[in-house]
Amino acid sequence: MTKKILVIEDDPVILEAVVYNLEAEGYKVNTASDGTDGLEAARKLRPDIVLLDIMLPNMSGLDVCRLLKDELDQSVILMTARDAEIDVLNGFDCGADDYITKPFSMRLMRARVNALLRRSTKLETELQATHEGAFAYRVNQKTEGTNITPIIKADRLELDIVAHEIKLDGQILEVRPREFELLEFFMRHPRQALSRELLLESAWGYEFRGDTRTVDVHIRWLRKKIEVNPAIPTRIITVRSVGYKFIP
Amino acid sequence: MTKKILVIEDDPVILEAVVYNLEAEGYKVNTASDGTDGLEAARKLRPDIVLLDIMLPNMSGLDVCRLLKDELDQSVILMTARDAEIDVLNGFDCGADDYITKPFSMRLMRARVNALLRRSTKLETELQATHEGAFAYRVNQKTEGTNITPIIKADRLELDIVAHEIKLDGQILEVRPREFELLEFFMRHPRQALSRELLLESAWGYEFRGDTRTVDVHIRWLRKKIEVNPAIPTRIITVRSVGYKFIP
DNA sequence: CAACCTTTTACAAAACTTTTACATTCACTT
DNA sequence: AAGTGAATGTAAAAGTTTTGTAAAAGGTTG
Repeated sequence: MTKKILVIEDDPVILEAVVYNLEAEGYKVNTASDGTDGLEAARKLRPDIVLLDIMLPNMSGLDVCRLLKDELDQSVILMTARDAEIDVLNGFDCGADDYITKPFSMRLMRARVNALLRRSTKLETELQATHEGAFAYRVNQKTEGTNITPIIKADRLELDIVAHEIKLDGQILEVRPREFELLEFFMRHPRQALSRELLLESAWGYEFRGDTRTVDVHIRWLRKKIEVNPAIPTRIITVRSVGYKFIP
Repeated sequence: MTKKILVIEDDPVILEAVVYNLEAEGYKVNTASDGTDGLEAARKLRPDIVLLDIMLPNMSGLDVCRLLKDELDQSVILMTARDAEIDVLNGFDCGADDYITKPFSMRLMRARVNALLRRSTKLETELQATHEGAFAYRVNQKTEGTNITPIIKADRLELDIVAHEIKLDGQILEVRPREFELLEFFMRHPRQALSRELLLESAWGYEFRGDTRTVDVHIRWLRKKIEVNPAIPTRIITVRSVGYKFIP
């Protein structure tokens, strides 16, 4: 089915460009030009993704974002002007899934939208995201000094999708591609017991076929990297005969 | 007063046709056939509209457009030859007021020019009326359109779009056209993991088609030029299974 | 066509993933 | 409380993929 995208943006020039591009990409696009309208539209349309400007008339994009996350567990990509608004964001948790900084190229925008859509569709089919999961999303902009913008924060872990890097206590953690995907999935679904089958299908994209110890091995490696004592794990806990769960 | 129009286009056939038509319409027309000349001409002549081809020798039309917008707040209509969407949309991205896709009819071209001229003259008179209005317009143009700086600095690198040159520690770095575009894109998107696909599409203008090592090879050359030790890169870092990212 | 730029190719090197084999732990039975 | 089988932990080997690199081949441009 064609995906629906809602764009909430008050500048008609940007709006038009974004809409044009998304439609060219084959999406069904709706628009709103202020916060309240946008929120209402999202409630009614239930789009697959909301592209949301931060600076909006009526209601701050941040508030809209929070409501969207809380109420509808909505996938959200924020659009922010580089310097001015990132500071505004600082310290606020609104739960966005990704962000783009203005001025952005349309290609980049499309790439981000497609990527998020891939991620969230994958999840949707495998698992009903719980409300608990939704609440664990955190946006925390700017770690001192740097320009890095972490997206998902859990405990002392920070996962930045744009930079594709994970930090533990502010230190970059060297992780391999599969570990990254696995940890990302865990962080997006904290406190949930996740079966090996689900993990394989979500972080690997496999069709699950019979027995394999692959997941266990990767869990081991992740534990080595993020647990204080890998032998006594406190973050990635095994749920015997079920799978594993991540505790922030 | 008769309006001045500057046409920047390297194809003499198209150029002649456009000029002929605009003059028939009663405009004063000047021409330039590459990016740097065009920019200079615009600075000197202060035309009412610049008709700008995207594919230009010397400097990408997009950069010219950004500079025109940024520096002179110039009205710009883009003429795009490359396959529609790619450039049309980047056109918005660079703040152009309108665009025409080649091949276009002369009537269409005249219509667009006339329309934009009407729009911007109206704006001008409004601006003179209220000071407040003028301010709002400016702010809008700058923040929403683009706020591209003609010189991008990152660490010891300095990229001067106007001069179309890159300096490393103040020393001019000899780079080839594609390397320039690639590095420019990197510098515009620091700290972001960028896929080969995105890079190809952005710095090359390709539609991505299957497997290719082209990006890797160019990365290698860039590394040879800007890394202290190309074997242990610290500026262009590979993000395994994703692409590369630039660290200022 | 000569100089220069870009893409392709082929192979090497590095990094990553899966499998395998065995050890350990756990839940449960006796 | 020890024994048992199933599930998980662990390390290392084996296998696969991705990236680095140089050089050849292919294109452009003046």
